Amino acid sequence: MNLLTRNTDYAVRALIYMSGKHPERVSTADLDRDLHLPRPFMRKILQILQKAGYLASVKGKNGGFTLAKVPSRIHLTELIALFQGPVSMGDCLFRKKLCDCADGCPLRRVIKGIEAMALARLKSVTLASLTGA
Amino acid sequence: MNLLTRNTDYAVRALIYMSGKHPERVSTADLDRDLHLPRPFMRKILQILQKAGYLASVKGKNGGFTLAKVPSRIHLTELIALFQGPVSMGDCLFRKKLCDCADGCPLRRVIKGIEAMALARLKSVTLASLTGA
DNA sequence: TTGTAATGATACCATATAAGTATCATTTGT
DNA sequence: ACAAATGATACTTATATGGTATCATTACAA
Ligand code: FES
Ligand code: FES
Repeated sequence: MNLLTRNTDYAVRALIYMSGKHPERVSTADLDRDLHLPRPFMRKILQILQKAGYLASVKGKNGGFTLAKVPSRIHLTELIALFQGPVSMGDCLFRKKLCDCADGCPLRRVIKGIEAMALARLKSVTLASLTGA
Repeated sequence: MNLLTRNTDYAVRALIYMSGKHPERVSTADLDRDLHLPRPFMRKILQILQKAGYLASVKGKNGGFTLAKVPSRIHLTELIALFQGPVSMGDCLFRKKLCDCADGCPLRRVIKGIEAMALARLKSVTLASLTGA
């Protein structure tokens, strides 16, 4: 059960790389050269990050991307949400409820508890904390 | 991000049904009739549960399955492991480590903490707790 | 003793999602 | 004008999940 899909993984790597180069521009060619990640895939990911406001882009020759937010304001949970949909296990785990018990369900209670705890802790993980800054 | 896949889901439903009928035998035909779950798929799932020791089976006419463990000894985590592989997010989330930091990695620390907590709580969820017994 | 209703074992197919590629248009520095 | 970059978007491939099908075996019962 993998918590992160590959695009999230790659996105984080790219962002870390960029935070290291900042405020220098970084192109997909640079990432390809230094990180060896599939280039057109990377390109797609960067475009998504740009649209979402994490990166600023400059077109044309010598163009590229730069970080548009400070690393301490980029939360891993947001990136997961962006690439994999919202991190929420709050609903009934089963496709169709097992129990009628709106609140009595023990499984549901347990899951909700876990979720709250997990989200709270995950929120502390930012790009800054990953770079050790 | 769904925590349970469909075979786990169906397995739990079947087990709950059987715990209700116990010690009466239950056939896939019964499950099909009462639970309306895809019959041959269900069959496969029951066979897995049987091999894993959760069900006892009787072949031939009027054959079927019965629970082979008491509901309080059937843990949801075991079923998840059986159908979806081990529930362990202990490893580095990224395919290839981001940081060299064997222990310094903040993400890793957070994840490990979440895992320990989640597993501890999930262990309390058994078939018995789901049936309200 | 033969037919039928069940499971055992296992191979196969279908569908959805993730992963990755390709293409053409647009922008910009030289 | 050309080259090197991104923007937008469509397409293809790989993998995992979900689901079927088939044949063998067992057991009851008329
Ligand atoms: S509401 Fe889903 S198991 Fe109780
Ligand atoms: S060991 Fe994986 S991010 Fe640190």
